[in-house]
Amino acid sequence: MKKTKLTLKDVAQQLGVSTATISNAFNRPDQLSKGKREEILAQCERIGYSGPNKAAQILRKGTSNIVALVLADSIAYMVSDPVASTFIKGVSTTLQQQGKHLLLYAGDSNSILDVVDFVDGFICYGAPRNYKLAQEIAAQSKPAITVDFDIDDVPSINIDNENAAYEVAKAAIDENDIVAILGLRLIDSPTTCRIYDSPLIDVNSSISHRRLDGYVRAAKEQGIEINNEWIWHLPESDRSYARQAAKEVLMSSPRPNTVLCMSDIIALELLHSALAMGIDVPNELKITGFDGIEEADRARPHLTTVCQSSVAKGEAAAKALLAGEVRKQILPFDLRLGETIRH
Amino acid sequence: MKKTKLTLKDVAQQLGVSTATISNAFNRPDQLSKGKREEILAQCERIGYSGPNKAAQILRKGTSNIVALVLADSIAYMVSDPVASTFIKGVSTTLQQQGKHLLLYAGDSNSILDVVDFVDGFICYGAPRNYKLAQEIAAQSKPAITVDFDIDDVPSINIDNENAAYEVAKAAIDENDIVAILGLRLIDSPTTCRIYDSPLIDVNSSISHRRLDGYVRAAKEQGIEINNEWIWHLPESDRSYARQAAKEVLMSSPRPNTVLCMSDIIALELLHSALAMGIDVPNELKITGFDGIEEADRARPHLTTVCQSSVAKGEAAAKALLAGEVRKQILPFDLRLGETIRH
DNA sequence: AACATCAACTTAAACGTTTAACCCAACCAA
DNA sequence: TTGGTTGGGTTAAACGTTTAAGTTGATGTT
Repeated sequence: MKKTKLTLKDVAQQLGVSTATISNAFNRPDQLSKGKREEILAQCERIGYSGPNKAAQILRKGTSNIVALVLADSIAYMVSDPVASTFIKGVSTTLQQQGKHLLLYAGDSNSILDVVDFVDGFICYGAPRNYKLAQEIAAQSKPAITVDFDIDDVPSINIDNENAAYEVAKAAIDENDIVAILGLRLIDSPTTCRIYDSPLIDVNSSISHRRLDGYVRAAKEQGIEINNEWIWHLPESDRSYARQAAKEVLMSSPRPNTVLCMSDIIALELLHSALAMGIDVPNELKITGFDGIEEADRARPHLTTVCQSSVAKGEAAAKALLAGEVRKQILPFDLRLGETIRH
Repeated sequence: MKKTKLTLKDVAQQLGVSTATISNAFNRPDQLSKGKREEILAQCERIGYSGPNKAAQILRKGTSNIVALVLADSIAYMVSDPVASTFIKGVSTTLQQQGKHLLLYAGDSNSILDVVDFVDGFICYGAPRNYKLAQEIAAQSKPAITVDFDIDDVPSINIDNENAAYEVAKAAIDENDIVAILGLRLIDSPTTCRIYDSPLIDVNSSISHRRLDGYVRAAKEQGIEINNEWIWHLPESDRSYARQAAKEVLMSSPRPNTVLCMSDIIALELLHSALAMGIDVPNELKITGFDGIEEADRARPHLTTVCQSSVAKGEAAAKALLAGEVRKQILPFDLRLGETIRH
């Protein structure tokens, strides 16, 4: 019966060699004769030593092969959101190829301090709600990369949200339309509501505000001003918030005939609500989404939306982090024209 | 400019006390006068020491607050599958409440050895494809719990799959029905196919085989034998596999009028295919699912299925692990009767 | 006054590795 | 023969903590 786990020291003693030699057998084959190495490995196998203790390695080497994925929201929300989970997919695939492990870190936690010492780097997905966290990320000295938001001097992955929003809006909006926007995280409210003149949050670093700018520019080109009363705020891209916003927008009068949604989930919920009410899409109501999730493709009519590859983002983020990339990258997007607008 | 990160030793020196005192200030308030402690903490804040290095703590204390979630499949698949991602949700919520971190571990990796030394425990979700992994889990000495499968002497969380399958099948099957089954991971094949007489894999520990037993028992009670040629194998609960299986089953002749599906994803895909072909559900075709995912509820007609709470499973698993529970738990399930069968 | 108790610290030995620096025999060149 | 390399090792000092055990001076008890 094994009393306690074998250590490298025990093994060295048993085999009559130094600890360095055992260590080298596992980590630096070139420091040993081939014969000795194989013998040592075989003996280790035999006596049940499965290799150097990783905790000790982390301390000594200062590297753990663990990458922390810092999510803007709770893990719970992130794994169920199609966009975020697809991103995670990209990240995890790439990390795994490189033999790295993935630590999921909820952005609604207070501090990254309790992992910063042992992870090899950070991938930060979406602007943390909690500003302190963003500061900590900027301040700590491990490699980090942000996705879908920016921090000075930290490399990042983004798409050109302003132009993407502009293009999808431009495709949708006709002269004399009444345009509404179902936005995401525009103001500091935990509920769905029109923004009126609530102060916008996070205006500079927020992708939502870039998208807003794009929408507004496209509208302006058609001579349309979008009043804040036609702009909704949703705290999350969640079906139930979306449902409520959809209801409000469809009930309002005059009813908008073009609704620009900042996520496909929102757009799809609006689409379903509208169809259920017998509204003709796109003739009475045009809808655009954002993201290009699978479900948008399965919907009838097909959703007009901006496709961005979350998998590509995840892969790019992981690769850039591991490669020590320091530049900020802008990834491409794709306009997908469906039948929720008129062409 | 900071040259290198401060260590506890540095701080001790600067403040003119022993390292033990600094350590105690952070970890064991009772070992210090309140005054001294506050002074130390304040000084640490001032000189930029953010607390003991976690890597060193892990080594010294032998605990990291990291729990590994070992997934049966790739992380990529797991985060997109509604059932698995909901499970992760339950796990992560509970872990976070207890200040634990979540390391996602892909079961298609070879070995848990590279994390076993520093994680505090394992939650294993679904039987790993790779038998070696299961053995390692059983062999290592850290706390572990399995979900949706079993290993001798390891605590686990399961539902009574046999009875769940029996009940949903019983509700669906009428006399003289032609019954088909769309199963999951029944044989060792990477493609969708009928099982005919391929050898079943993993018969004892597999929940799929428990479900199969339940289906067969219910059928038998109506005097129906389900021949292996009416049983399909899908390698994953994935839409594209499901689509193909749906096509095959709907094209086969005679066409079954009752199809028991081992997941809702499969059932929904079958439902869509059937409706698209103009088949009357449930009069020409009865369908049952398994899991009770949200989407099943949004479908029309509503899917008849077995609801099991993946969130509850996740929570139960995390709680049991953290509490050092050693027993195997059987969680309840719920029959949900929708309009995809006749009542 | 002698002794026990206690709070508040300090000392120093772990925790299990990695790795720079050193050592030595064997081989080789001149 | 001498001296320089080199392959194959060993030694011992880190890595940054925690914590059992020990020290001290102050307080309390008899």
